[in-house]
Amino acid sequence: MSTIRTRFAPSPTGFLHIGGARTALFNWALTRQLGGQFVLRIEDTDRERSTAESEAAVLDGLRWLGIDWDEGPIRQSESANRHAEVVESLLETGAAYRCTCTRERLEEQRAAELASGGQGIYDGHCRDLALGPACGTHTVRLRIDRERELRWDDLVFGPSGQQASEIGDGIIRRSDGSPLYHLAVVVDDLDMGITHVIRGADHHSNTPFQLALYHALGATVPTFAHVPLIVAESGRKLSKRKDPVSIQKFKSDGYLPEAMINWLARLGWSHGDQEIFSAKDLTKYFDLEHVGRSGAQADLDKLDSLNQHYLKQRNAEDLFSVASPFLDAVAGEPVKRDAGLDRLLDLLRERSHHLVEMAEKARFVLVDEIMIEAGPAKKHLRPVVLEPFEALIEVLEALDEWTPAALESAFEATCKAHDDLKLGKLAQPTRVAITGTGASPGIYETLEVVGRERSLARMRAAALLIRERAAATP
RNA sequence: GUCCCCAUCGUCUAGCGGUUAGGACAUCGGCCUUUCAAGCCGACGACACGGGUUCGAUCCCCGUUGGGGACGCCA
Repeated sequence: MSTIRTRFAPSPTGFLHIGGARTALFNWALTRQLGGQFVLRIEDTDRERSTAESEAAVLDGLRWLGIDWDEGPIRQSESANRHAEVVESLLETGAAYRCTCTRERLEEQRAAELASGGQGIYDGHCRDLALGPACGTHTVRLRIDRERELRWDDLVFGPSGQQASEIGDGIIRRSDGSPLYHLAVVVDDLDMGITHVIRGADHHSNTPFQLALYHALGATVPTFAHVPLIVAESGRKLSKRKDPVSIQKFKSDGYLPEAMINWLARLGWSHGDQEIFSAKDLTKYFDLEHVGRSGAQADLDKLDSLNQHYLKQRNAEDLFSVASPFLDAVAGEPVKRDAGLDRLLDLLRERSHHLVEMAEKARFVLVDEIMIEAGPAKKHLRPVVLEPFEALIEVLEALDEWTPAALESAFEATCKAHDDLKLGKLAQPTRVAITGTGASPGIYETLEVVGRERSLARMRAAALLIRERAAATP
């Protein structure tokens, strides 16, 4: 079986974008499944916008997601000589020509053609001028054979392409001698032996021009697969400003890499009714045939749901390791792992969508000084509960062991002793007293993780509060 | 504007001529219950429109509408 070679070719001009991450994921999953090689190539031909920080961010993002590559990162700028050489040979064979049109002329011509209902493509002014190297400042354009059909069978979109006459003679070398993207990708994909080009659908309409380049080079055309874009609400283009698009941002917001992988995979791809996929599953099931053809809106609610799912899947050690920085941030100091903390995280993970939320919910254990929220205090720390509440404190103080079972019987006994008081009448004030909020895990578990001394201290403080309140409002 | 592409519940999607149009997320309701969750059960909810083709169209063809992409000496 012949092996496939694929590549992910991000331009290092920002962070790893969810669209890019998904493209990388699809390339990776397919390649791993077929036992091919996956190459990482940094498209840094845009010198002005490319930065080393961006490149590092892209690499970091991929690593965090668990997407590994077999070769690279190879920087496109490193093959500048090769690109120059190819342009020269194209010039020699007449497949390309020099163009001395000024930007002003080009602009005017484009505007004029657009105005007359045309397509705004280059009019071929210099096409047959046979300009030599000494023609002065010039660009190099590809001579498109206008009779040709530039078509291919896209693995996602099916039969695609258009008449060569509908596209113009594009520039392949700038007047400063540097190559343009189209030339660079084609040459690099060729040199790297890429068999399958899987990329964003924004390149779909660029493909005919690249096809013409392959033809001019007398090369075999790779297989193309264009993956639809991830779009924002109402089908709009994702905006870096308005929408959460950076993988790093998701990471710092407390999302797990396995949830991101699963979410991204199901955004535009399906495998029957299955919703849960590990990276490993993807290397088994992923296929281009089931990649949809329409743009997909990023559904953050679904990500939340998946993230919680994976939060629940983690074992205690892995859960702690990933939650740790978030816990430290809330505590204001390094939080150590112990049995009690494991217990807490276990209780909290079915109540949290992401780690930021989880750490926030853990606050009442992580800090000594809790703040009691006004609403819940007003509702549950009322004078009417003072008597049974203080009785409860006494019972708890006398408790032999601080376990959920022992606490439960203490609560029940106290209720019974007070006219069969409903459990909630005692549980809610206690909850507010020791967590500062009206919502927490089960009251016995909550008391357990806060610990005996801290719990009792907080309850006494709350009792005092109730007394003050009773005194203030006769 | 020109070219290319897309179109199933609010969202992600299954479907590949005959289905009560399925699942997931979200929403709503119930159960459970000391709160919040989780879990379980249930409800709501879609084939954009108009023509064909066909015994029969969500599915095939054409058009309309809507949306997106590309038209750079960006990638």
